[in-house]
Amino acid sequence: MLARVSTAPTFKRLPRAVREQQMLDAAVKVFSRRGFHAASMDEIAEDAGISKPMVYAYLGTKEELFIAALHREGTRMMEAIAAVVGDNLPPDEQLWRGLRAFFGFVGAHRDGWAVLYRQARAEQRFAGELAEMRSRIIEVVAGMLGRAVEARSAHVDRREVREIDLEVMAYALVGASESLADWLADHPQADPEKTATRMMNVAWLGAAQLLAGDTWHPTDP
Amino acid sequence: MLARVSTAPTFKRLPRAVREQQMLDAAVKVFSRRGFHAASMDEIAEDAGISKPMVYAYLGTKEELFIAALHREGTRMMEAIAAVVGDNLPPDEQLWRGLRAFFGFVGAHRDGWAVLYRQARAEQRFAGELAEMRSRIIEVVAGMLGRAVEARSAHVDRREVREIDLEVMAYALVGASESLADWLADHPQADPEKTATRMMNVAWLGAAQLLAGDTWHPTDP
Amino acid sequence: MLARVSTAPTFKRLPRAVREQQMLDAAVKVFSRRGFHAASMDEIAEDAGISKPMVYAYLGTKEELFIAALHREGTRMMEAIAAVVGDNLPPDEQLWRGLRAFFGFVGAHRDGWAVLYRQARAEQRFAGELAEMRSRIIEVVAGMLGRAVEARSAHVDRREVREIDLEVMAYALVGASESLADWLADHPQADPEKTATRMMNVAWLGAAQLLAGDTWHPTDP
Amino acid sequence: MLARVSTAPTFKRLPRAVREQQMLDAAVKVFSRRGFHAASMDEIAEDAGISKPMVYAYLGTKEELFIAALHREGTRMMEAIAAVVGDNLPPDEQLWRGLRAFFGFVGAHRDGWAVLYRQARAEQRFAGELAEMRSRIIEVVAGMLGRAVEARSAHVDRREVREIDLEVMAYALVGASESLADWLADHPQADPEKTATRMMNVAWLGAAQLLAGDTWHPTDP
DNA sequence: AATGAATGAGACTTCATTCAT
DNA sequence: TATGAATGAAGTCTCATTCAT
Repeated sequence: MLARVSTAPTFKRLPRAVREQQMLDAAVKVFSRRGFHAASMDEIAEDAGISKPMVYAYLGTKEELFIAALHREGTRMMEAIAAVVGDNLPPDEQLWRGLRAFFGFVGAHRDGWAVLYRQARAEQRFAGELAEMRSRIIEVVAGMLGRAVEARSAHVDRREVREIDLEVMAYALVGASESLADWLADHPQADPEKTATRMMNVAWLGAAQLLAGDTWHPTDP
Repeated sequence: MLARVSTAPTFKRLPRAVREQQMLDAAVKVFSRRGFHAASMDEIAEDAGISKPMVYAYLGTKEELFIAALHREGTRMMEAIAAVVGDNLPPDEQLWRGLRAFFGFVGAHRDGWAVLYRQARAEQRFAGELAEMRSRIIEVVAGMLGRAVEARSAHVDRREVREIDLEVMAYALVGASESLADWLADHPQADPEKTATRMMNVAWLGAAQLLAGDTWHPTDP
Repeated sequence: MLARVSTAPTFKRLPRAVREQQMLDAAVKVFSRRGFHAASMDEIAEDAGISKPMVYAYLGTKEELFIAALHREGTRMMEAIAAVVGDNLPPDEQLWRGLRAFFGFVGAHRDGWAVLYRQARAEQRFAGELAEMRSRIIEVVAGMLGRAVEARSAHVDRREVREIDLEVMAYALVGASESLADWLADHPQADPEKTATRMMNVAWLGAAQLLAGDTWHPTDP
Repeated sequence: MLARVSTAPTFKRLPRAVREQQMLDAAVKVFSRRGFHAASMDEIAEDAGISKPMVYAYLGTKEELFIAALHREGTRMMEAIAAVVGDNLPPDEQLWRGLRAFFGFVGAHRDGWAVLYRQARAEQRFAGELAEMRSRIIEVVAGMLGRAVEARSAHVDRREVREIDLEVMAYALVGASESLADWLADHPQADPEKTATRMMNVAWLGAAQLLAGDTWHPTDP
């Protein structure tokens, strides 16, 4: 009987697009495990099952590779969120779904986006890319809050909540979420769903009050 | 008999404590400007006006040096906050003062704690020190919130707000504050005091509701 | 019977000779612009509008490619000079025409022969090709000078001017011309024709004396 | 009997100035042997009996190291020439001594200056340093020729030989000498003294005629 | 015939860290 | 005490060159 000696497809000479994804997968993995600096291009290349020069040829510099990885993960997250946030739902429902998707995503990719994002914040060279990502998020969140305002605007003086306030609130919300995402990443046992609920509580109860025109003021100037 | 021929005053022989502070000053400056990795011991030594081996003799490894710097700055910030938060003030007043002090400190030492802290979060090796610092912060904030709870605990089931909740809330609060601090840095025209007020609004109104036992729940499980 | 279904004209299937010239054009251009080492086969291939393996298939190694390019340019220059130097003209007229042609060629092909030649001189591996080229040049120049000698040889002991002297003189002449070519390049206002005249002055007046048997000797041995 | 186990001075921790010279010696040697590109910093360091980082610490980049080596050798050559060219000698004597010193130096350091110089000419990045070196030489030579003119200016219209002519002649002379130096470097058997005489013949006889007001002109424009 | 895909080898450069004075 | 001198170890990046389609 003739043994089928080897029909194992020698996985070589793949089309560019495929290889790029493999590389990004490896990059995300290694950057997360080691951190930007400790990660070596050697390890990334090896992990991708490819030689180093290919990495440079396709994705460029270590810095560019990191940005590409960060970008892909960020986009995936945004898409995951966008997919669940319907356009015509009530604001609190939108916020809740968004938060749940966010924490779910972070929890599911504990060594993906969250870690890369944290790395990026530590290095000035990624400030540009970060700012861009953040502005995309802020835009979404501020939009969400804006629609919430309008929904209540019947009995609230709309002028009380100007655009800048929305932006600031969005910043605070995003910051809080990032921080909780960190916490989540650091606590493998923790439940993303519950974390989302906690965040929602802080965010929505506060926001609801604010949007209702109720504000806090320092007593003594 | 041997005469001590020369007791010429050895020029710059400062006491150890002073030298260490100089080194830490330099370390904070350089680590902030360059980031942990890009910072070189050479630059730090030069900036401190001292030779490299001295730095090693006094503060040890680069890693240890970073930790020492982080520690000192963190302590300073904590003290700045603790100094304004009286023990016997009403909770909202405490929170307000704390936030104001925090934003003031971060704004005034833009190249101090905040930057180091961010660096530290990106590198796993600082996890230990970070955890310690964090627990100190969380302790303060959670304590603040805790006392607020007690103040209202007459009609609220205390079990609703467990320790972990406090920790999470503290996290969210700190994250939001950091985020707004960033926003502040990006908007030079903005008023720190006003930003603190905005933060207080989000935090307190939300917290007040929560502490009052009012919670938000998902409608569909 | 199988019909040859498709004889669709394969688009860019140029004859080998043409392709080779295109490659050499690109090689000359890139080698001149970047220098031998800094030039990359990638750039050359791209500039020739062809893929890298083709370059290797047609002209071989980078080293061989450089030699081929150098060779072609050198030949072109030699032909340009030979074309204007008639066989039956008086020696000074020959020299003058030769110099004018040389400066004209170098000036017109500033990114051609001169640059390649200089590159070649710097690398030991091109010594062989260089020697060959040089001997061709020297042959022409020395031949010119030699005929001049014969023209005057009635009253001069021919043994005074041996072959080696001619070679050395030719060297000096070529070197001086190269140097003036550089000077010309650095002084855009200068007139090539005038520069050629200056060179001719130095060369011919000196040569004339020498050829007339007039030589300079050190006073003290 | 007690053997002197080892009093061999461990040649370590030398003062900076000494080490720098050792490194430059090694650099000159290796750059000459291999050429700029083929030379590796590893080999240079090893040849200098020192570790690579020291080379970088003291002399900087490979490029800078090359320039430093070229500069030192060039300066040495200039000094060797200046040492023999007296200020008050007749011009032809000055020129002769200068040329003799020049070719003597080149001949004696066949893998020193000449090779480095040749390398430098091939790479655009050294154009700056080269230009500087050349201008120093041109200045000296042009000065020499200028004094020669003055010495004869009694019966020659001084206006015939303007400054620019001197510069051009100097260029031609220097170029011719460089070229002969190359020839010398390539012919180990050749005698520097004789080469100098040859150069002097071409240069002086031509120059003498020119300076005497005798010029060559094209017959047909 | 022609090319996209792939790689092995090696270069420069930079630091944290420690002797030996 | 204080420091100039020294190094081992890595890391990024670039190319010439060749398969396999």
